[in-house]
Amino acid sequence: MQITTDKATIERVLDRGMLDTVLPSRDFLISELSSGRRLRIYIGFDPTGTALHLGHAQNLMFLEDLRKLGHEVIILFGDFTARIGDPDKSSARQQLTKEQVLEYASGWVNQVRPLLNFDDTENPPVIQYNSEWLEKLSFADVIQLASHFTVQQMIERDMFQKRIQSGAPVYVHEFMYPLMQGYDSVAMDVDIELCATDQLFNALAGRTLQKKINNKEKHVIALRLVSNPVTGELMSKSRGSGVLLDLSANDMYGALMAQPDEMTEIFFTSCTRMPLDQKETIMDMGPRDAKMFIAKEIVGIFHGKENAEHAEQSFIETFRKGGVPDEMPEIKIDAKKTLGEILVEQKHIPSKSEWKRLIDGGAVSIHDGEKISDASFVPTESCVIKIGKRMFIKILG
RNA sequence: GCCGUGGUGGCGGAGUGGUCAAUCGCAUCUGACUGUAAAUCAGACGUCUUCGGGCUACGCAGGUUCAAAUCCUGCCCACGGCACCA
Repeated sequence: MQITTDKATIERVLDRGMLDTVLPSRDFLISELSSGRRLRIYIGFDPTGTALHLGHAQNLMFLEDLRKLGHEVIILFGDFTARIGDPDKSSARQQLTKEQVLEYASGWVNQVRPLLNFDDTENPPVIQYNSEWLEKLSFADVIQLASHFTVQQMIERDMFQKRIQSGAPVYVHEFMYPLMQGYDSVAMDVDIELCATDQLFNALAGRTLQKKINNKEKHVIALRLVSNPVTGELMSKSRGSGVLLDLSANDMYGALMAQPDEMTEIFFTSCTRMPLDQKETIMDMGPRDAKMFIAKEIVGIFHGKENAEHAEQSFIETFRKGGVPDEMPEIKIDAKKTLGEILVEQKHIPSKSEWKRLIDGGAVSIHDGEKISDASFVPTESCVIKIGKRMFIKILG
């Protein structure tokens, strides 16, 4: 595998617009990347939920860029660290079971796949799990690791300061988290850690340890978090504002379109690899069309061009023209049961009360037909039922 | 070990005997407006219902009362502070 030493190419990768911080320095990093030496670069994710989102995708795409330069890249799933939980701003995170974490991780592997070229036989990306080494550490090892840091260094961390000031608890095990993540760097003996800015503290712990234990300089590349430039809001699953990577083509397209307009440009930069000089042309298409363009582009990365095209057509058909999507859940007519009962049974609606609320709110209608205002409505012939803005159910007679 | 505070709906957080299925904020859902946007406005937001009302819920278990999230007893859990530290 040829290592790219051309500085202009390297700078093009670094300067796409996601970079936030480089430690110890950008110049040093460039000189390392262009030295012709094959570097080992890693990024870590803790599988704490079912799906990655577009913010993670940004980081992985950046990692792929570095891989294409010829360097060895590792995607580390923190199956061990996920169980302890990275300290949160306000509280200690809940600890997960091993089974739970492994289940999440297996899903994440699939979501990562489209973003890097795993078919590259010369320089394929590598996936690792940190339980492999963290599980083996003895108490003595841990104490040895801990001796490299002071309590002052730990509580200096912003989130701990805030908690201490507000009288909220800071648990001892939370200090272990940076140690663990730091030890990952040592165990894999990496040259560079790629992360988002929220991971800087942990990444720096790895820098410290790598220097003290392996006597090696570890570079940290921190990418900015994908956030709304107007409100500053992060993509977040809990607020339902994220675009999750396990969505179907149609849903992902829809989720992208539902993002505020001001996100379009950021998505262009962070989550596509279209040349930067096309940005202006695309943004000039107008807010809606630019967003559609980007949405199709991103869906294409995960589901292929053809499916992306499909998703766009389906979107236009369904939402702009008021049609119905080409695929939807189907249910069979049962003369003994009301529509509401069937939908609750099949988990399309959580409860009968909810069904009644939807009816009262005027959310349920027969496609191309009138609203259903009777909660005990029993379908008698094949039709399509629309519930809310985007739930369509095909009724089969 | 001692002292103190507190455990309420997805979250934050009111409520301190009745009008409490529980103020309010966030999140969510629906409607209007639209570009499935966003912003805004309106409504909903335990569950079952023959739409009268049931039932289950304010850490757990008992009790007092016509009536308890609210009072009493016991228990469990959490946090803060103090003390102890060969």
